[in-house]
Amino acid sequence: MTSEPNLLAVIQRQLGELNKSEAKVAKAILKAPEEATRSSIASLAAAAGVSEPSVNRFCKRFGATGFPDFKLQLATSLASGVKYVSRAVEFSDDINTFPSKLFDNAINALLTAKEGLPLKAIAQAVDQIAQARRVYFFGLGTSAAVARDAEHKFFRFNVPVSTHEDAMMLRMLSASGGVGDVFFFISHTGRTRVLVEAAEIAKNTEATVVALTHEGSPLAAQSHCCINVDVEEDTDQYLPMTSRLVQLVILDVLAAGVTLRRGESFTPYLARIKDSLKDTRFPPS
Amino acid sequence: MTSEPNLLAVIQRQLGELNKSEAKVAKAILKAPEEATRSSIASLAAAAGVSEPSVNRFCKRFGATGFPDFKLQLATSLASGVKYVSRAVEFSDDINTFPSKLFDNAINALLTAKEGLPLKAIAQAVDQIAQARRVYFFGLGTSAAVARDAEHKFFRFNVPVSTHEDAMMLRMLSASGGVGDVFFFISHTGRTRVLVEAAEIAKNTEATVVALTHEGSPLAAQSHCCINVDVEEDTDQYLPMTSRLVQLVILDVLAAGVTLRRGESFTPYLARIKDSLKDTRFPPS
DNA sequence: TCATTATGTAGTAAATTTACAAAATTACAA
DNA sequence: TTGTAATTTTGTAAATTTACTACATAATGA
Repeated sequence: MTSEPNLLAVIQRQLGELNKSEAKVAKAILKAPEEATRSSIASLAAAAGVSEPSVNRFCKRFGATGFPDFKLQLATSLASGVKYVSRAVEFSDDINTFPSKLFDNAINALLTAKEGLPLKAIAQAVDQIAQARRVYFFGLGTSAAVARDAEHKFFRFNVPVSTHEDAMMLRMLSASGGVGDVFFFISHTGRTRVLVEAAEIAKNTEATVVALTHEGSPLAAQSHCCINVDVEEDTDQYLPMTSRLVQLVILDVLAAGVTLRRGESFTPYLARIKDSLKDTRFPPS
Repeated sequence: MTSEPNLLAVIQRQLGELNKSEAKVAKAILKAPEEATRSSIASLAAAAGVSEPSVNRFCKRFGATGFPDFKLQLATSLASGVKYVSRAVEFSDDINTFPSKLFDNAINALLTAKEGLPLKAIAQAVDQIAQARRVYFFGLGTSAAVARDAEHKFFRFNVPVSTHEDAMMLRMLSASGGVGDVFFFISHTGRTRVLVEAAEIAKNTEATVVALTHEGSPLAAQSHCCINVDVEEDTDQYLPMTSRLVQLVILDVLAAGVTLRRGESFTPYLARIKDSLKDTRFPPS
């Protein structure tokens, strides 16, 4: 099982360090990757203008056991990545192109995040939340919406939760932390002053500070447990588009983790909550 | 190029109509699909307890030109297929399995949504929002977080936006609608009474009603323009997990659409907003 | 010029496909 | 039922294609 997410990108990156004939093979593959997965070593060699062993050596250089294995990896890589290359929306885009681009970027971000999930930190956070007597979700800006979503979700799991956006409330609540309180900070940048300061205050109490943010950020430094979200937000410089999606799914993971911890006996509780909403809705036709 | 999304599902479905030996091959493949993509025709034949030509015939029956082509299709299907089969989290899952499942489901939902994007409705909605003198985002429950996210995003694009959750406010604001007002309703079910009623009120004014919800729902019926979100939420009966992600990305699409409509001259404005946030953050190290 | 690396040639081994024959199944009539 | 012919299914063996290895030659660099 190969762990490399995108074979084409790897080939592209290594292009400079290749021999002449290996480079020829690389170019031929990059030019028509789909076709390469379907051709024999002979036809690919012909297309690249090299000998068959050169193609074979090329394959081995990229970690495959041989040509067929390489083709398999290439096919897998082509299929799995939407394109695995997030493309920015251009002003020349129209309605037929930019929606798919944004979806591709979102999918790409989730795929990448899935590869490098910080399972240890997630398990820790689940532990903390499952035992907590109270959980606060703090986030500002875009992350406020994420915090809100989390509040809504965990509330259903009978975890006493609350969300706040007021800077003063954040500080006061943080200062009031005690054993069994979990302060859960959500931030894309991990540099929002108000949040970092609140986290620092909370950390000086008996409470637990969990951060869903970029590792190595000031916010991460003020937390007992940091769940790393490392999405390159190169696509759009002005708004966190994809990172919040990853944050949301990670919160789903945490919620699922807490539920699993509760065990099967807990499901009736969920059903009861669901029932309580019945009268607020029109019945299905 | 095969259009069939999931080869394994096709094999499973046809199991009954196969010959004895073909069925043996099918079972062997279904039992260990990953392995099948890596094995030779000889080893697969041995594993299934049939002859090599039987395997070959099996492959051709499923539209492949031969065994290698079949392996390729299978590998492709598996790579993209992780996502095309949403799997529910079980109580037997542990930290190593359920996080990926949830990510797969999320990715799956986005992939599916991407296939059937209601581009016409999206274009319409972009038109309306771009021209609007005011946009209201209304959502309750989980969709409140989505509405909040949208408010935050569109605000940056200099669209006068607001969000509300109070049922009374919803009705009053809806009644106050006039030409140039856009009421944007977000709902997973499309059956939330408060929202549907507010939409009905708004529709009786000069304002435009846009709905991000399930087509054919009561809410959709009360809107001028419905952006269909059709995610099967079979994975988790208790909480909308994946549909809200799709909603969020569609709102990104709308925001991008509005920005593109504004043209390149608009980017300095975004830069200015971004700058205004600078002092609230710790500088990058 | 020598050492080293890169590339190709030719032969070999392996895998896949085809052609054909044997076996099994089915249909039908006695 | 039972036997027989037609049909389908399955396997054997040969042919063909494909991929790999060992070795030789060419190119490169010290």
